[in-house]
Amino acid sequence: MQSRTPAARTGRPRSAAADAAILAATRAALVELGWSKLTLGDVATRAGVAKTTLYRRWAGKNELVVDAVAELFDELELPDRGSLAADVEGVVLQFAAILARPEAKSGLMAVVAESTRDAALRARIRGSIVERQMRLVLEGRARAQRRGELALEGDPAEAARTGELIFDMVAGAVVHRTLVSGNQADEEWVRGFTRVLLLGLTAPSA
Amino acid sequence: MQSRTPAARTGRPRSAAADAAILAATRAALVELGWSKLTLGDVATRAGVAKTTLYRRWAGKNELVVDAVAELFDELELPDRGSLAADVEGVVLQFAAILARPEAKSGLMAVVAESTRDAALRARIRGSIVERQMRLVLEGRARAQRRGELALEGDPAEAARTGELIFDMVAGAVVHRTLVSGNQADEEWVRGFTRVLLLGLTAPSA
Amino acid sequence: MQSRTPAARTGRPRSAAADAAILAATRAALVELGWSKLTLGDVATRAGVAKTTLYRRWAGKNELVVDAVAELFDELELPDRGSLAADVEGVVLQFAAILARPEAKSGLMAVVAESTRDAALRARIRGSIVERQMRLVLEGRARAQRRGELALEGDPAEAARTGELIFDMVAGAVVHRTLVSGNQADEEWVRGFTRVLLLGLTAPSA
Amino acid sequence: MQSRTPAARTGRPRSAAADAAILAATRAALVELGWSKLTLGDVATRAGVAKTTLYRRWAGKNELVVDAVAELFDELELPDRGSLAADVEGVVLQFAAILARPEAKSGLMAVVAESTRDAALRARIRGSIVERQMRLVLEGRARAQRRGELALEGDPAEAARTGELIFDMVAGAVVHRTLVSGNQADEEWVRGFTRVLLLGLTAPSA
DNA sequence: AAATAAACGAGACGGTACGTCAGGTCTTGAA
DNA sequence: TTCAAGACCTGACGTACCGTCTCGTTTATTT
Repeated sequence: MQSRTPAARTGRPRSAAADAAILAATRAALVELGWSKLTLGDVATRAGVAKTTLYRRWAGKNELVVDAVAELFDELELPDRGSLAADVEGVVLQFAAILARPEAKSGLMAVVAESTRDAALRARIRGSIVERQMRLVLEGRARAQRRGELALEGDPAEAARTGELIFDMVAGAVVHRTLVSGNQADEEWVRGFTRVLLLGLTAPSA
Repeated sequence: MQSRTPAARTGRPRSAAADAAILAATRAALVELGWSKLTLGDVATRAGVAKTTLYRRWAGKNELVVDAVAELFDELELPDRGSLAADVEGVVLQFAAILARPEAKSGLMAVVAESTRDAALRARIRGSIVERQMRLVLEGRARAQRRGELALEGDPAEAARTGELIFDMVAGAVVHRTLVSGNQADEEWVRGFTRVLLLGLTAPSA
Repeated sequence: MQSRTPAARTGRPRSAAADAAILAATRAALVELGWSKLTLGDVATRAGVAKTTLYRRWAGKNELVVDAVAELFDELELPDRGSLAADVEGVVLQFAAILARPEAKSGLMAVVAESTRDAALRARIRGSIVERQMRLVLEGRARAQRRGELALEGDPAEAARTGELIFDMVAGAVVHRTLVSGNQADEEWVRGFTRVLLLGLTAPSA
Repeated sequence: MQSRTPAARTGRPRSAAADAAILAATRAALVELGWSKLTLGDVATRAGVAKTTLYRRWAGKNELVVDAVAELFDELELPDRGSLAADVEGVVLQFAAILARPEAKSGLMAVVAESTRDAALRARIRGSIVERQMRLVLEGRARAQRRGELALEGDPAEAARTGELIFDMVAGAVVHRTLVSGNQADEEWVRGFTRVLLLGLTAPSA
């Protein structure tokens, strides 16, 4: 997560258990208190750890919460469900399920908000959360192209642009429905969304 | 903004100028400091107002920022640009321009994050920000239906569902690109997005 | 109490009832809350009066409390009980009874404390509280001298010095016992005190 | 002053220097500002200490000022001056000199006033100020009894009563003259006072 | 009767201090 | 060198009172 240095042999070694305990405590605090009422002192107490231990590993609340939330997205997978529509529906439902959890709800938008003024935080979010999702989109598109369900782009720049567009449309719609509109992204909604998205991507532009 | 009650004739009336000064000061502080470093004491000082005056009118930082940001969306309009595509591109560009402003960037996601644990705040955001945008979407769709560019829905429930879907897709994509992906929603992107969206909405479902 | 000017004929006259209500409310608040938690807003409310009315008559908390407490000492009297000892015991008991009341306890020492840094307040206290008590002492001494129980001083300066000394010894002992030592100045104590005092004043200095 | 507990071995120990700095700053603030304008934030700043450090050690303004003023009385001593009259005059002059200092003037009566409604504060004042003075009185009396200048009481209860009476008369007279009457307790006054007091205590009751 | 003028209630206003809380750092002794 | 504990400095919080002000209203006296 941090301190990648394999050196540092002398002195008492850092407790490996502490990291996991702290992240778990962070998520628990997010569920109970939400972002704004979460305090690092409380997280340390919950984790059975001193505040100094926590600060030795993370720079502050933002970085800690990014790491704690990022782990939630580890479970995102893209099994081959046989068709592009089924793949999209599957992954969107997974994504919606994660976003519906209170620790994600509370924490994710908050760190995104903070990241608007902090480039390092933005990079950290991108690296540990956004790109992970983005990779799924690209992988799904490649699979659909192998299946012949989506056309192959000739221009690599055009390919990148389209990939980004798809990603923003998918993630944006789910996030907006869940967090802004405050509705559930259930199966019915996901089917409707997928239908419009795929029609838009595959219909002849005429 | 608050206390619409026409009662309360007695006592010194509240200064109307103070409201405007406070909201303007809030936006200025958002630009300079961002959400997390904005303090109500500082806003009061900037507005030339006592902290108590501020607390007499707003319950806290969240409510104040919602009102301050909401005013930014007052300029959203939907002039008839002749075609559905032109209308969509026009309004999305306007929306993107507002979101690109630092006072919106800083404040909007933060209050949305807070609103995940505060129903009253959620209602305030919906009332003063979200529904205003939603109305534009509905109006645009109605205009397109009058033009014959979009089909009329028979079922009103189906119509509402579709309206919500379109809204979440439009707002979500722009917000996600601007705030999460961290890219600009420029004309080229808007054209590409509009193409996919409208194809998805108008192409025969096969 | 204030505004001694007999002029000011035009306009609505000040309510005489308000003064009395305010002073009574002040004493009630002293009893319930004590000096430090007494607020002028609360006094105004108790008196059924606006804060402005209160401030039109008194400069602040100190002045108000001096006037409110001063009225308590109106009941001090010096009836002729036949002997100096009886006179002293009588007036000391009266004085102790007033000091034992919570409104006096709370307010008196507080304004004295404030007066150490405010000459105007000191003058006000002297004028409306201290001199009233002092006059009793002088009157009692004169009576005792008429009776032949105390010697007549030849030197008027010496007479003044002795008068002040007696006053400080009497008032000081009662106040100290009541407020600092925190004991009751009951009949037994008063008898003991009077005995020592009068012996000290009348015994041959030899 | 507080936390006499020898426990609490873990964690960073409290700074001993901070205590002294805070009490000195409190006295300085009393001199400059007086009781009512003394603020704990200002004291903390003067002491070069955070407000929280101050609140960690004292419950509030009252307790702090009691401790700050109590230290002034540390210098009270009762050297053997050869006779009871000389002993009394000496200690009364010392006491008057302390009371004449602005930090004592401002603070002492104020905390006494507060203590009328706060038993814990009353106990604190008694423990750290009043009993210290009382002990001097008792010691002086015992010395005079050894010298044969004062009679030995047979009844211990009577002895206690007389001790209290003497103490209230001495302290009360000095305090009243200094703080209420607003005059200086100079040598001349002290001589006059001592004469009356000792005559009262030693003359045959006739 | 009308005009004038001050006092009145209500309550908003700019301030100041309150006592608390969280952030992030530092200091101790033990592991 | 890390750890738990907890004291430390900093700075914002939201509240309470202060004493002033601005309203519309009431109650006198003066025309």
